[in-house]
Amino acid sequence: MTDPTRRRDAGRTRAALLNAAAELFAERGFAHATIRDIGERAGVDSAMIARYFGGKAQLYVAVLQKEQGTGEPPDLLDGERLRHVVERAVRQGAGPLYHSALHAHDDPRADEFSRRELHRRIVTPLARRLAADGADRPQARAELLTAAVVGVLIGRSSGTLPALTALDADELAGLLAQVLSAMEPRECSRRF
Amino acid sequence: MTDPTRRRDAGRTRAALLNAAAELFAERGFAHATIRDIGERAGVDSAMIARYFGGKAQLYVAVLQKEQGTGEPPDLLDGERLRHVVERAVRQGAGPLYHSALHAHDDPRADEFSRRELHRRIVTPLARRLAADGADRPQARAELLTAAVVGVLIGRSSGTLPALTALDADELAGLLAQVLSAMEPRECSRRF
DNA sequence: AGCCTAAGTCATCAGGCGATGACATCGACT
DNA sequence: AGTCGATGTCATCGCCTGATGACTTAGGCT
Repeated sequence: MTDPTRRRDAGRTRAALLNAAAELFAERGFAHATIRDIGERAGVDSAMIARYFGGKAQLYVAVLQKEQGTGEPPDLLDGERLRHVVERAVRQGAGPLYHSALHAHDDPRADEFSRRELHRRIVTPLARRLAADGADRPQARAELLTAAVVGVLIGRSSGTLPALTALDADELAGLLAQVLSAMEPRECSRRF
Repeated sequence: MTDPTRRRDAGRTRAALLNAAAELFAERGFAHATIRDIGERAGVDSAMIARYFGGKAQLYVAVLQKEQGTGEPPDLLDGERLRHVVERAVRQGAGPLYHSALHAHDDPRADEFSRRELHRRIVTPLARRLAADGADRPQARAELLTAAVVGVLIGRSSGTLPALTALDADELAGLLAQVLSAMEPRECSRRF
């Protein structure tokens, strides 16, 4: 834009769209992020989204693919992983993926991809950990914890819960760790 | 409709709209429930919404007012109250109120009313209980638990988390009770 | 220098949304 | 019976959304 030596640059434009989209999808979720806003934040005409990605849904998939690591990440009961997820959410919003746990998108492609990624990155590692620890119904517990964490991270940025919003990453991670550990079998567990 | 003795009845129409709206707001949240769908489900022209309530937002407020009890309800750490909330969510969807914890509506009136009701019915009782039990940061903990429960109830009906959806009300209430109790101070709590 | 394709701009479309007001009709009342 | 307000129907408005294609322009190439 301000750089006179690079007035036209497809790579730069694509990257700007990806970054802007990642931010807006994280802040608002798929449905409430409009391609016009994405284009505006990227400093690019929104028609470029159709040119470079095919459409809004494909842009969303591209954002998820850009962010994805290769292997299966550690589960949220790992303290470091939880801190990382929480810090990221505090900095950048809940993340596009997490919204998909609560609201089906209006586009089937974006929906299907979100579903798979959410399970690969969050649910499955948790279920494995819980199963290894001997919890019963590990899959249901993993999905319940995922929904709970997502609820907290999204609720934190909704404005409806000010005391939750006011927590910093440390405090939030600490409290979430307490909640998460409730699903692990323990000697002092009260119900099972 | 099929009753020939009452072809026109403002009260009946109003009630039908309220019921249909309660269902659809519960299933989809405020933003994704359209007045056309509400009218269709009620068997009534959607223009009646404007006539009887003023608009979609006022209809939403009316739904919340219809459902509200008078006093402050017991908190979710009360087993019976939790069961009641869970059973209702399993039967009818998460409920219009709960959606407001995660997504601000697009209408400021609906938003403000939701916020207040959510705090009155859920957050405040929880915070009181936690404070009485000696937990620190009771308000933050109460809001965190609220967000977690709402995440679970909404996530259950999103389709993204099948094992969570498959839980019946008993199992769900049991697991949620475990999660909720994690925020109460206990002798075997690990972090505080 | 001139060309030609990649890159970017712009106007516009179709569809869905909430809202609105003109119109039709019912039915209670005098 | 006739009137008139209450009730219900319908067409349409204005707005926003994602998408599309015609058009313009930049800039590397020969």
